[in-house]
Amino acid sequence: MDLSDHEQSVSMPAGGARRGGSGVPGERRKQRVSMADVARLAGVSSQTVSRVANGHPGVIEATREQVLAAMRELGYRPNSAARALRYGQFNTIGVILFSLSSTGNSRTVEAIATHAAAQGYAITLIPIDVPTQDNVLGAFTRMGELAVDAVIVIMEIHLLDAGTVQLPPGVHVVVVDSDAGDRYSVVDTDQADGARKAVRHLLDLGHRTVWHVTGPGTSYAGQRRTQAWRAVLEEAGRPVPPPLRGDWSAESGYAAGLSLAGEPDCTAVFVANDQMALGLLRALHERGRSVPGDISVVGFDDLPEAAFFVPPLTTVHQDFAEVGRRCVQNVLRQVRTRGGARPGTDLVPTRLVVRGSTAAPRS
Amino acid sequence: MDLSDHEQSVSMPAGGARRGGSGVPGERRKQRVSMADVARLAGVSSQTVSRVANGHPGVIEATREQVLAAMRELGYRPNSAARALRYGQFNTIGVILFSLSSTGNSRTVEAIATHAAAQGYAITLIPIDVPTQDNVLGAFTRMGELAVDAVIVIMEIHLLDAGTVQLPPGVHVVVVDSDAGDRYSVVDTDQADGARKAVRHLLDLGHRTVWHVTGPGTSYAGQRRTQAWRAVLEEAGRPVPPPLRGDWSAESGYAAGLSLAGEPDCTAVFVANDQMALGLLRALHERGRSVPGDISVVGFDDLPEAAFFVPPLTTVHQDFAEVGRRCVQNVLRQVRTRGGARPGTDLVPTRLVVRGSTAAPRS
DNA sequence: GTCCACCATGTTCACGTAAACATCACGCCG
DNA sequence: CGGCGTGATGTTTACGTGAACATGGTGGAC
Repeated sequence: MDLSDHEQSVSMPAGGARRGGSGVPGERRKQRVSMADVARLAGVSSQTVSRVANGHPGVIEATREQVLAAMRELGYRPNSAARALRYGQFNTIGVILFSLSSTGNSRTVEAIATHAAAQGYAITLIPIDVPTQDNVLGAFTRMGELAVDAVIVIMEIHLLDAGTVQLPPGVHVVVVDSDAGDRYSVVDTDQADGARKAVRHLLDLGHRTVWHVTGPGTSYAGQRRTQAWRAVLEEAGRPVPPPLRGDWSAESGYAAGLSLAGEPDCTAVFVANDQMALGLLRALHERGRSVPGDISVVGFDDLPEAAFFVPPLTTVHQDFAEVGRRCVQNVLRQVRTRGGARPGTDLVPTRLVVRGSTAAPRS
Repeated sequence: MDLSDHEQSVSMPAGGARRGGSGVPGERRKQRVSMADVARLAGVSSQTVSRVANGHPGVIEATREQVLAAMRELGYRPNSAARALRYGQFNTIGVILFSLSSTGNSRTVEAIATHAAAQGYAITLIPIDVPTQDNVLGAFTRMGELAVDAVIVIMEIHLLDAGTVQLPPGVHVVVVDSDAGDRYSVVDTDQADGARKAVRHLLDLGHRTVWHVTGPGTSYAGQRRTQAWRAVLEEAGRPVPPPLRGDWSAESGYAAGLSLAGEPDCTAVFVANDQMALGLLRALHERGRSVPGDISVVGFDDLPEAAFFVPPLTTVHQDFAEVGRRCVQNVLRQVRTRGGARPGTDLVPTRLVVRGSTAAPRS
C-alpha cells in the first residue's frame, strides 16, 4: 500500500485550483477530502452530501447513490473536528489514572473502552507517571483542553482535593477507587464485603485469628480491605495481630512472608492482593512452612494466574469488567442528560473463590 | 464542588443576550466560554485573546494581564475541536489492539501514553473484542472518523490485509508485533534474539536438547520465538522435540507441563511466555518433577512476578517501555515530517535474566 | 385549469479558532 | 517638522459540518 504521497493526490481534488494562489508546497493543506469535494464530484450541494452522510431522509435514491459513489471515489471521511465543533461534543471519554500496570486498572480500562466503543464513544488515556499533586493537576489542566465530554478517574480522588485543583466545568466525572461518594459518582468493587468474605472464610475453617498483609497506605481500596479485616476479627472477638505493610508488589509480599514464617502462632493470612500472595507463598515455601498445612492464605483480585500458584490460591474475585461497564453507563447517563455529578456509590459485588491454599488448621 | 449547574452559569456570559432569541432551555448551548467572551470582558478583540492564549509575541504586558484576568474570571478553556479544525490535526494518536489484558500490551500502551503525553499528544484507545476480520475493519473505519493523526497497531497486521481493509489515507501508522516491515514501520521486541538467548543458555548448561511450549499460532511474536528455538537446535545439531502448543495462558502451560512430566528425556524447556511457565511449573511440581533438578525452565517476558515463582524463573526480559517509546518517536516523526510510512523494522533488544529455574542437567 | 402543499435540493450561517491582512499611533531620522 | 517604519491591536476570513431557512418544481384537489 502506498502511503507516501497520498496526501498530494487527494488534497488536490480534480480541477481544483489552489485557493489563494501561491502554490508554495509547504502551505497548510486543505485537509483531505471535504464534503465540498464530494459535492462537486457528485454534482450536488454539500448539504446533500451531509444528508447522505448522516442518513437523513429526504434524499432521492438516485442522488444518494451518486453521492455515495463520489464518496467512495474520493475516499471521503468525515472530519470529526468539524463535527465536534458543530455539535459541541466529542464522543470521547477521558480516563485518568496512575498506571496501567496493575491488572485491575488495565482490565477496568479495557472494559471501559469496550463498552464506550459500543456506545459510540472513544477513550482517551491520560496516565500520570508519578502521583504527585503537580502531575495530577497538570493532567487535569490538560484534560480541560482535551477533546473529552466526560472523565473517569481511576485513583484516589483526595489527591485532587487540595483546593487548587478544579475539575473543568461541563465535564462529567465518575470516580473509581475512592470514598468520595458524597461528592462524585463513585463506582467500585465492594472492597469491604470482599475482605469480609475472605476473613470469615478463614475463621469458619476454624482458625483462631487471621493475619493480614496490607496494600499501600495511600490506596483507598487497600484501606477498606484492612478495615474490614479488622472489623470482622473484632466482631468475632478474636485477637487482632499487627498488620504487615505491603505495597501490592510480589516483593513486599515475599518480605511479609518471611516475617510471618517466624510467627509460630500464625495459621491464616489474608493478603490484600494476589501478587503479594504469590510472594508470600514463595517465602513460606522457602522457609518450609506448608500451605495450607501450616498456614492458610487468601488473596484478593483473582488474577487469571491465581489458579496456577503453588498451591492454587483461594482469593476474592473482582469483576473488573463490571466495574468498567458501570463506569461507562454512569458517565454516559450524565452526559446524555446533561446532568451534573450524581453523588453516590455503586458497589460491584465480589465472590470468594476457594482453591487449595486454605484448609482447617492442624488441631 | 458543585457541578450540577455550572453550565447554566458559564454559558450566559455577563450581559449576553441569547443569540437567536427563543430562550428554549433545551437548545444547543453555546459551548462554555469562547474567546469572544473573554475578549468582551477584557475589552479587546478575540484575536488578541488568541495571541495571549498561544503565547504569541506582540502583546503589551498590560493587555496581556487584562486578558489573563478575564480568562481566569470566566474559566476559559480553549476549544480543542475548533483548534483541531483550524490546524487540521488533533494532537492525538490512536492505539488499536485486541486486548489490554496481556501484560505486554498494557505496559506497551502505558509507555506509549506516557511518551505521547510528553510530546503533547493524547492517546485514544481502540480495543477490539474479538479479532475477526469484521471487527478489525470496523475499528479502522471508526478510526478514520476518529480524531487521530496517527495510529499504532499492536497486533498482527496480516489481519488487515484481506484487501478490503484500507488504512485511512493521511494517517500515519506504526505496527507492533508483526512482520510487515516491508510495508510499514514496525517496532518490536527482538523476539528471535530473545529466544536464541534462552535456548543457548540451556544448551550451554549442558542440556542435550530443549523442549518448547509455543504461543498461539496466530501470534507473530510466538512464531518468531518458536522459529528461533528450532533454528538454534538445528544449528547445534540437536534433536528437535515436537513443540507443545500453548495459547499464552497459564492453563495451557499447565497442560503442557502435565505432558512434559511424562517425558523422561526432557530436561529443559523453553516456554514462550512467563504465564505459561507458571502453569508449567505447577504441573511439574504436582507431578513431582523438581525444577531445576529434573527439568530446567526458561520463560519469556520477565513479569515483575517472575522472580517470585517457585522457583524464581529464568526468563527473557522484554523492554516494553522502550518499545512504546520508539513507537511514539517513530510515529511522531512521520506526523511532523508529513512523511508516509517508512518501511523498516526497529528491534528492541532483550536480556536474559538468570534465576533459579535453570541448572545443569543431572549427569 | 389553477392554486397550494409537499418534497428534493440549494443557500446561508454559526460553531471557536487563528492566519493574513488592515489600521492606527507613536517615535525616529533626515 | 514631516514622512515613514514599527509595533500593538483590530478585522476579515476560512477550516468542515449541519441546522435552519429558501427555492423551485411536481402533483393532487377543487
